[in-house]
Amino acid sequence: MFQAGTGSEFCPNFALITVETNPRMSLTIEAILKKEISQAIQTAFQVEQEEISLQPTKKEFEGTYTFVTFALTKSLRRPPAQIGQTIGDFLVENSSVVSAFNVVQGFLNLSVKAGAWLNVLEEIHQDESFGSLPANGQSVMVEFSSPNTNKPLHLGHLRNNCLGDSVSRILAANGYGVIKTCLVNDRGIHICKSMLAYQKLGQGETPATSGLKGDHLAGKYYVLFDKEYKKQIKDLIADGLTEEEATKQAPWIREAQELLIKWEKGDAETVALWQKMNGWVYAGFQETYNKMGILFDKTYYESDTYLLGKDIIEEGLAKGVFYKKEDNSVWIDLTEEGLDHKLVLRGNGTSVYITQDLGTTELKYQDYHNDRYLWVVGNEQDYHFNVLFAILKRLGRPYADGCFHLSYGMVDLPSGKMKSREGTVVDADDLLDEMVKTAENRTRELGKIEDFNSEEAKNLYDILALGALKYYLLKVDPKKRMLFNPAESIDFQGHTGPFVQYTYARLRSIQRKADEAGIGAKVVSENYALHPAEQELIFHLSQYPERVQAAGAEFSPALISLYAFELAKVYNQFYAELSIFSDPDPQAVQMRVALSDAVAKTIRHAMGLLGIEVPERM
RNA sequence: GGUCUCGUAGCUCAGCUGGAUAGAGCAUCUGCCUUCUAAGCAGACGGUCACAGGUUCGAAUCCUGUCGGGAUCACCA
Repeated sequence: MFQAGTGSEFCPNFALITVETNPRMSLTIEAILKKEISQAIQTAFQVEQEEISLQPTKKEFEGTYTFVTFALTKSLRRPPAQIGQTIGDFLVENSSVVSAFNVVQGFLNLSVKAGAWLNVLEEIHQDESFGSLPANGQSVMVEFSSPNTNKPLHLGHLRNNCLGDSVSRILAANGYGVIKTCLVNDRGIHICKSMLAYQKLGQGETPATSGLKGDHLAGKYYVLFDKEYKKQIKDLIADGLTEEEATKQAPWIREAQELLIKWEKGDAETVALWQKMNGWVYAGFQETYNKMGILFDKTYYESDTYLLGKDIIEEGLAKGVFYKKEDNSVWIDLTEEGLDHKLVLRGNGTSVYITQDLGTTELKYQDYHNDRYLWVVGNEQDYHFNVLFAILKRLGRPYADGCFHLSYGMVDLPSGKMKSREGTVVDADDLLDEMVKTAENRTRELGKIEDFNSEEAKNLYDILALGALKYYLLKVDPKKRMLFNPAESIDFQGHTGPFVQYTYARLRSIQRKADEAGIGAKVVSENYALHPAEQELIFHLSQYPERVQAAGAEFSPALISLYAFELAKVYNQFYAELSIFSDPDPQAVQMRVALSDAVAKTIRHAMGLLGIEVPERM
């Protein structure tokens, strides 16, 4: 039903969610309509038509669902309008849910009985886990974040973290068992660079003595390394070396490489320094993850896994999947897959990136035996993952078909690309602090929470700040590159997280008022003239479960973001148009309270899938 | 240069497997708080869907080409 996997042609069958109707609800209106239209065609034209697709009716026409008949004109040999008329007549006569119809050209627009809408609302009202599907017996491992430990997190990591966290939540709501994992890149030349600069210039500085967060402290020395390294290169070039020679021969880069070799040999002093600095960095990262509300079930460290994969190379050689060149380096020919020849092991027997990933993937499988593996990694690594998955297939790995690279686009700034070397990165911690400040200022200006104590107020600022930031990062299709506009990201109006949060706070206010007045939520079932604003809301609510499915199949939090916004918007329209408590009809009041409950529940659930909290008041 | 990817309103983005007069938000302008939270609602303005062909009842959507952005084509990760 939904095809995922546009990112990688090697995993075309990854998404296999083919739920015809929402299993939680006995039958959706949409499912009933499809069945009845199929019956109508069968009865009137004696033709089997299994697949019926409906679309929402355009605003300018009467009706809720539209059936397009053009596709049937050939097989039924009748003009589209006539087909529409015939099906419409049949439905009005026989359908349990259709109240009226109109035909415009080949479009059959169907209106649904108020009673049917009220039944839907009643089902949603009763369903305590509305939007979550039952366990499907499958498990998926989602790897995301995966930072280097030589510098603090930046905006790019934030998009990655939000995506990974949200996709994990969405998959869980789709019935998967989810393992969230992070592969920390804690070793390598870049860490040695920070270490070297610290040895030379650190003078025993620590997070405590400097007042710097650990990851920022490590980042400071990484920058210092780069500065000195560049100076050395410049000097060497001035002495007559070529740029290439200078880049290789600069004293500090040589020393950093020596440090790496020492580390690999287990040199006690080097390992101790490495542990000390990484310890600082982890503490710093943890603080940021805590602020963001992001947790992992399992953390892998590259220092533990970077030697893995060599046995797989042996296996591949034995199987003839790989071949050896004269210099002993090992390669694979992937020209059949439209890729190139690719190195999988260096001539000196050491690993390259792909070797490690082969090993780590095998390890993940041994540890958890998941049905699927997801990597949330930027699209600059598309080629790498195509190669990785192609190799896994060639090796006949049982998990090969379940692998998928959730390839997301880069984050650009209005000034252009983010480049850490040019200092144009947006630091994650700075950004979060900035957002909290803005949330506080806005809230203070409005003066709605003057009775909050300082802890409650602080909590609200955090909720709003994170809501704004996460929503901003998640509302764009993950596959696309996005522009981070600082001014827009802290916007609290329009298509934003705080807009949805505000709607929720309104809803809670309604619920409190109902509780105080002792008005219960109850869905009336008969003789109630449903207002168009009410019907529109129920329709939107009814769409939620399939949105969750689509978001799971496409790994796209953006679908949920958009849904939450639309639902909030429709509720606000309803709210502005109708009064809940002053309606003379007590049935209407109870029904609207129930409707508000359902909307509140759904907004909370949807925002939960985005990793965003909703406030009681704001 | 090869491969991949993107190009929709002034800006940021939706537009599902082709369907009706292409939709939101921001920005600009105009209304609406003695009534449930105005972080809201209603309205106006704003488009040659990069361009050119093709496929068909019908194309922003599928195909080909052109132009313009981006990524990648490391014994870096």
